Amino acid sequence: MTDNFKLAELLFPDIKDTPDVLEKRFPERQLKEGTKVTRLAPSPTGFLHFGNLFTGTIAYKTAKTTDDGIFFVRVEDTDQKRKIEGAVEVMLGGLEAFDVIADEGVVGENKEKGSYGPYYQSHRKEIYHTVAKKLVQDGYAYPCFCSEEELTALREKQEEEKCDNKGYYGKWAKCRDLSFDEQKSLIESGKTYTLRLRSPGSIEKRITFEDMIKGKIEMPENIQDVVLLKTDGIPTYHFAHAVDDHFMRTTHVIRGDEWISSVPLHIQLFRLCGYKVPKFAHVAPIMKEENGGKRKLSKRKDPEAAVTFYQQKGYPKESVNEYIMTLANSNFEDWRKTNKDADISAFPFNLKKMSVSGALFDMVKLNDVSKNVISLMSAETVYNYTLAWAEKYDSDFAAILSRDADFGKAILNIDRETSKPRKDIACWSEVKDYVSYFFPEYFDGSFDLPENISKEDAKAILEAYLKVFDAADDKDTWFAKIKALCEPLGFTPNVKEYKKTPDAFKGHVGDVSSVIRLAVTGRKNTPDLHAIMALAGQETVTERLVGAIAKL
RNA sequence: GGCCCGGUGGUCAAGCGGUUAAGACACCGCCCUUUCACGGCGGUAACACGAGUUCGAUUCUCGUCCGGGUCACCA
Repeated sequence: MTDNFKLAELLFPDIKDTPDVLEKRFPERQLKEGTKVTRLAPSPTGFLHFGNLFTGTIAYKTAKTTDDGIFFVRVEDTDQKRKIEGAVEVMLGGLEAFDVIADEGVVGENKEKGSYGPYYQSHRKEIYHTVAKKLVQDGYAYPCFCSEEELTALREKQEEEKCDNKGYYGKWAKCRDLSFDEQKSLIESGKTYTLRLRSPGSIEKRITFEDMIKGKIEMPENIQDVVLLKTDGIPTYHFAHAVDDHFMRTTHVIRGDEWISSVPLHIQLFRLCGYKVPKFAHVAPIMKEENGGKRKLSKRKDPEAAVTFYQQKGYPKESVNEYIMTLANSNFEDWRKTNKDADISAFPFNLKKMSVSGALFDMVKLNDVSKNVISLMSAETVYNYTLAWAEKYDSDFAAILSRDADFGKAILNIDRETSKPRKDIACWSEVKDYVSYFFPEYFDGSFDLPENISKEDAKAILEAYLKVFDAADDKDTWFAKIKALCEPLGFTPNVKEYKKTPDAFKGHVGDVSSVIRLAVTGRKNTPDLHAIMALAGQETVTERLVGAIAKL
């Protein structure tokens, strides 16, 4: 038995299987030509970042635009220090809320689906150790007994010497060339150790790979003897990534571009383990503007960094998804223009059309996209969404809104379901303000007259109107009545005429309706007044007119 | 500092050696109009800089500058 084998036995006495067993347990997937298997591998921090949703959506779409494509979720919980209770539900819930739904993998707190699991890294220790043992046998891994202090000292020394290549490698790697006997006695003395890669890389050699988003990238080979297994036997990200994405048979690794600099390491790991290297696609992060510069969307500083933000504000998932697509594929908006009613899943998403550098998050654009999306929804849909949102975030409003569902739908249908629907709702939390004057709970009868209309005139208008108003009038007679009010009071029903000779009148019919609008709704601007008054009804409108007159 | 990646209007971005340098958001003006929206029309506004290569560079090469990422027993 060679020293490597003896060492492997010493390090992993309980591991009996060889990686071949794993190859059989997790066989290559039978995929159709072009089918992609992607994944999202979040660490459970209890916070779902917009960037996670973004990358997740990209991965999801990438798989879903292929025949029987598979998208799975793996939980990267190898950092025990950061473990948080209930975190998985938070992430999955956020993902699902925006239609990023896993076919396989972790589908709930401690709930898994699919035959390539376990999908919690913390449950895969044996798998990692099986591979690690083989690596030791092959001479590609060795135990390192350096303490944290020693490592810090090493770093400081390299800093002092202004070493270009910092890290644990070559002459700095003092545990690399320990003899078997030294290793054995250290282990038997109970000293803790990590398992490090014995990197066969050379700094002179360069490695090139094709990133599906960034294109061809050339970098020096990895020479670092990185830690594969921590002292507690749990793998680091790099090692887990290689093992998991191989045995879960991921075809396309889609992740944030902060990983791009470790791709040489990853490729080396895949090759050393004898795995086929997957395709990589590194997604640029969403940025935020600050002092004229760009920085990543920050969990601490930017409320919109949290996916829950969109839920709280009540942005429909359709809107957020549309916005994400406009950021992801710039041809999306053109596609949307010619496919107005198509479901977003019909869009031929293309990884290669992803932007190479990070886009600034644009709330104004999100709102615009969302207003468009909502404008196309039926009143029924808007009502249901709003109610569902309100039940969660504004129960008073929910109660009021659900008191009379038909009425609620009718007011939301004003200027909707036409060929040119209004576009003024961007999210459900805005609806309350949008419709509040319909409900006595929110209507207090106060208003400010525009400067060009005197109290006396306003009063005269309302008094005259009160006599003729009939909620049953159709729009033409309704408006004819308002027009008829004009001349006796010194206004003109003809706007053009007013514009020609403004001094000849107190105002025009627009001003007259403004006063009525103000009295009935308390606002200067509203959707179609006729529809509003017809819905509010004879009694309410009369009451409000009377109330307004009394105040003037 | 080493190694990567990037730099087209305020923002998102088309563009692959010859274009009046698209489009969308935002902004401004006009039209439509009982308000506001919607819609229509129009407008302001961009190839970071400097050298090459070329008949010709936004496009190719190099350098400079500026931004971003990464150099952990975190992912």
